[in-house]
Amino acid sequence: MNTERSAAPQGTAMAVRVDAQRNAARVLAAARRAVASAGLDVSYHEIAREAGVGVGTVYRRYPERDQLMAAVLSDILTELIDTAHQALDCDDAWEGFSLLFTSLALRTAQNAGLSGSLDQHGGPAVAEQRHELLDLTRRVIERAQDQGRLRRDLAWQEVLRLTGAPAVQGCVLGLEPDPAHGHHLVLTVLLDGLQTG
Amino acid sequence: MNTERSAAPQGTAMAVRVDAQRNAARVLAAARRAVASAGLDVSYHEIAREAGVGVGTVYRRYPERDQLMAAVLSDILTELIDTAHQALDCDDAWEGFSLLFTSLALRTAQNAGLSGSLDQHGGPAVAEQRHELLDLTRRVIERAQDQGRLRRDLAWQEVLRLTGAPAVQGCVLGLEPDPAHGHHLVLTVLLDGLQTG
DNA sequence: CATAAGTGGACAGCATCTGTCCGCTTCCTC
DNA sequence: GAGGAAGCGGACAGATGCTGTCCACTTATG
Repeated sequence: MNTERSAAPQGTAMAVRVDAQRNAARVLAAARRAVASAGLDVSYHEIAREAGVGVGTVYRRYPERDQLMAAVLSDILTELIDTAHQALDCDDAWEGFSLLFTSLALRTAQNAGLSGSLDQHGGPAVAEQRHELLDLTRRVIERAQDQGRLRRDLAWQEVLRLTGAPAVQGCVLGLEPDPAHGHHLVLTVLLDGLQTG
Repeated sequence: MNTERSAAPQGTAMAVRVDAQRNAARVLAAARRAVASAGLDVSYHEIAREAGVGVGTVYRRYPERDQLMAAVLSDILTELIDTAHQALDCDDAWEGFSLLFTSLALRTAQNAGLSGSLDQHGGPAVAEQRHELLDLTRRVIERAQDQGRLRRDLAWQEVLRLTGAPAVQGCVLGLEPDPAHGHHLVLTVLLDGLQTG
């Protein structure tokens, strides 16, 4: 994702070194994993360890924590926007809807830590992406409603909010042998509850 | 909950002082709130602050962290067991089921931090409570299935697992103005998806 | 090969948590 | 009341872990 290939070397300036690019990619990927498993407060050391680089490298790339989080969020949004386009390309509106709904839910579940706090952050570029995804999602949902496949008693924002549901399977009782199965189960029942009778 | 009234003073021994009892209750309540909002790793200082007592008091009451967490869990289980009994008392099996399901879901949502790690801990007393709740829950679910009101294609454990669904509403996108509304929404749709016909 | 870009990780400074200890307060008994 | 034990609060030391910097070293490039 977001592999920033530099432009050709201009004048005598040196091109961006390939090892630097590779490390940048590693850091971003590690950050995604780290944020997913340890929340927004992951330490830079943790990310560096996960990426197999030194802390200095992470700090050089993202001097401000906001920048790092924005990069992570942007990376996720890019993937989701892509999925949303696929969803709109489906002839069957319900199929498209469940595709997007499932992706959103799983992505949200994997990044439960990434909630609220980043809403306002991330700068205009990320805001733009978020807006785009939101718009696509609205269209996917409304199209499914128009085709009579999706309940009409919920506003599209409400349907969207449901994607946050399977975020955590933590239960007071002690049964979660397989979170993946749990997510799948929740999605199945939610979709059953959303489908038109 | 669990207010441990001491037996009458035996011999010349002094009865448990009332201020000590009051503080014990405060600490437990504070611990529940703190665990709910900050997870299992809340510091003792945080709990003490929340309870309005000194750290020493908390440490004296619960020298081991496990003991504190077991107390919290036990307190929650007690409430839920009570609700489960109410559910079994309902003539309408579906009504009973949704009562218990909703309670379990909300309680789980409020205590998302209290997941996994405590499964094995808590000692035999808590294990006993958990077992009791599990058994009651199974009966509530199977009764609803027997009355033909609840989908039969899910095992009772699967239905139970669904209660963990609304645990977190954190979304990659930025909309969670009202978590309570979110929970309610999820429950509504889940129940719709679970109902027969 | 020369050189600059990039790297790793030690390190100082800071924040926070744990667990203890002891002078003081509160409650109970007589 | 008065005496004394039980309980309390919170300062404090020690441990841990995080942030952010800095510089000797490595590596890609021309």
